[in-house]
Amino acid sequence: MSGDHGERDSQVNSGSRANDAHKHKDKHKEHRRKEHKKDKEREKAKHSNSEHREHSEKKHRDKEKERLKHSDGSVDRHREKQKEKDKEKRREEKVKSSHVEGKPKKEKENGHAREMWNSPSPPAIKSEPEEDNGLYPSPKHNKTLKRERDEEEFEYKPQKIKTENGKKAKKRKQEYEDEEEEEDIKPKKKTKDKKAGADGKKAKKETEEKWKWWEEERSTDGSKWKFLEHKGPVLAPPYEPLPGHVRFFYDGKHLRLSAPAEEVATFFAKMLDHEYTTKEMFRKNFYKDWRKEMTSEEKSKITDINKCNFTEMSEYFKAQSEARKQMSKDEKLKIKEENERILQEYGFCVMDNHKERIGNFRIEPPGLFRGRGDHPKMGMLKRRIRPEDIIINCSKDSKHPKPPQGTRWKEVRHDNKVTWLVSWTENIQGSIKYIMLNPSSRIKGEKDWQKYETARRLKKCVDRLRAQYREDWKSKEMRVRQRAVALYFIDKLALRAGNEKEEGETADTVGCCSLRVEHIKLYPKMDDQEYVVEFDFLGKDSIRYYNKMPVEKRVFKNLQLFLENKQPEDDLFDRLNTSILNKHLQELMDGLTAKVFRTYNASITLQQQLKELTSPDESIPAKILSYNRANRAVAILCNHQRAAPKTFEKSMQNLQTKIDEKQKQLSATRKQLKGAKTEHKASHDDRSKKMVEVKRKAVQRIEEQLMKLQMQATDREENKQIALGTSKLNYLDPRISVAWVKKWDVPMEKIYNKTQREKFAWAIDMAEEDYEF
DNA sequence: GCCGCTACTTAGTATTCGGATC
DNA sequence: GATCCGAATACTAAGTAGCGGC
Repeated sequence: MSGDHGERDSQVNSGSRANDAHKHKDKHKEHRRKEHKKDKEREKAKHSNSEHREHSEKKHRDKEKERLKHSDGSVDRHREKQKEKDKEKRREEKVKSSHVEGKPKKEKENGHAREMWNSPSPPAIKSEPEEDNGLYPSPKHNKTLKRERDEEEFEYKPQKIKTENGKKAKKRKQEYEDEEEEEDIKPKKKTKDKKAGADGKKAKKETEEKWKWWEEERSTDGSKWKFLEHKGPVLAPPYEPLPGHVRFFYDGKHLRLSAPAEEVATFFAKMLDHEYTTKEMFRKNFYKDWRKEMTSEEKSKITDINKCNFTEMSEYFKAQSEARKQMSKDEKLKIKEENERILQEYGFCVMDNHKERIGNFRIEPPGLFRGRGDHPKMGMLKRRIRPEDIIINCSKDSKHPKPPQGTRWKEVRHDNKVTWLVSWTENIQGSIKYIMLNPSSRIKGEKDWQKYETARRLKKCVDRLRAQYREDWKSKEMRVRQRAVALYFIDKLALRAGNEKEEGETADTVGCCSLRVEHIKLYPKMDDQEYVVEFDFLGKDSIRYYNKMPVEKRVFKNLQLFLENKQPEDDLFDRLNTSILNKHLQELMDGLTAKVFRTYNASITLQQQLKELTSPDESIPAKILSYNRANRAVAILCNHQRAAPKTFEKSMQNLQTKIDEKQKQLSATRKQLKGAKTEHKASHDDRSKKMVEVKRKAVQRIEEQLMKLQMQATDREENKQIALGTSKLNYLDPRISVAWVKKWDVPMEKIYNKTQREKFAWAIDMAEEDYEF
């Protein structure tokens, strides 16, 4: 790294004025500027909403970092509340002319700049592989590319294949073949069941009965299936009017509502205890849509939502739900059986000669839209979906699902280039909703497998890519620099790509490419660190991302440049969007998109953490704790948060009580052991000898139980506000976990529950203990 | 190159289930 | 048998990304 680029940076990029911004981005700008004031207010509200969560999130991140003994504990997450408040104040102040707090002195890019992959990146756990190859030899890489197939062994026989015409078909075919070439797995013949652990028999049964689609060849003509038959969706039950004694009051007076108006009112009443119904936006949207369902008489009478009293309705529903809980065993069993019958009838389809489980076979019932975060459409009426709204997708030669009597489907089509069975357009955003197969299905599993293979290919070339974007930081072209810095963030911080969103249609959330000036702050010096970037924005689901990261000087200088002459509401990367970025990534590696980095970094982190944290000698519970910690490291990297369970404090207390009791029991048993030893010393007889042995074993057993409880408590505490599920299900190559389980003889069901074992059956079957991501 | 549309994955929360405990 | 509570499952919103048309 040479030091002469700092000045050149600003010269080269003096063209980086806001008026140079991309056309498509300009379009939004003016509007945004106008909205900015409003936004600020909203932001404030949002932040205060998420503050409690963020605070403990930080606490947890800190804890995690400390635990992982990161080499540099410098990443400050502002643990103290006071600091939080200060920050809030700062945010309230208008971001003034510069977002750079204090001008950076001209310094040489020298030893101050950290070695990139040793730098403390906030999820402190993230460390990078140093080498493309070598460090992570993949023993399977050189094995046969093709899947093994034994047609006699498996019942799968493709039905009549509808051929695809023209160029598209050829193109698709080519793509598919290319994918096949990329694949570098040779599935192993059979999972060793002996290590399946405690319920080994059950696990064995599970695998034996399952169709091993991963041992068969994939279709190469671009079609997703050859034959598809299903029974269609389960529609929402019709509205049942309230009994006469349940009343609605307006302005203190009883008002009988028409059925359509009453139905919408019940949606609101059912949510009365929820915070949603106190939100102005929610009430406004609800009221507007409710009026559309009212008769003209109702419309003239009901003019103010604040005069509406839904309490009796709400009480009625609460009583009903209570009554459901109080039902007799028989009644409950009846309901269960009926549900099971519906599941059996509608919950499965036949796809290419195999019965497959459907993921969601029920049409979403009507209700009030519950957007996440500060959603402008919250409270709007989600209307009832009728058969006339529904498109059915199935084979021409299958038995088509029948619509309810007297109705018809919107359309029945036979498109085997898609995986969905049923679709409809919802009225809130106008987006299409689908009924698709369960994650355990072939069609989902193959895609999942492919996803991890792409991530593994990234592993092979990530060093080249990193070198490239580092080089691009120095580019003469602004767009190249922006692209390179954005990619650095995506790689280093596992940020999402950040597609553009239509304003006013959804909550104001961002990802990497859509970051705005107001979302970052630059600190040339902070505490003992240089070139610190502070990120503070709302990401997917309006989950706050807050982080501070020291970056290399060149990144810092570039960021300063990107911020020049911009307003807080302007795009940080005004020459970049996800489409541009992904096009670039595609050129670097076939199939590479921004989200592959998240998969790659998550999986590689798990693998590294497992290597680091697992001690061969520790007990099974300790190993499980290590696994969960590795999983947690990934969840933190990906910013997967959850609201602390409502019962958290109580459940921790309960566990602590158990621990205390166990400790008492332990010391009592130890005393008994001591007594037994003394007695044995005196008498030297067999009976006393036996007693010593018995007590010794008891002490040992209680010690183990205590340790297990302590592990559980630690795990639970560390997990308070971190959601492990999302990363486990979507980002972590299951073969890493499977290999780990097999290597250390940990029962599979301690890591994956039944559903997860079904989803990852392919990985459980094919990965051996030597698997390397 | 932009835009709208479509298909699919990823996400957090609400509800239900089922085993442990009283 | 009732109650409690954590785990599993259901639900559906909110992302990513590709494609085709203009």
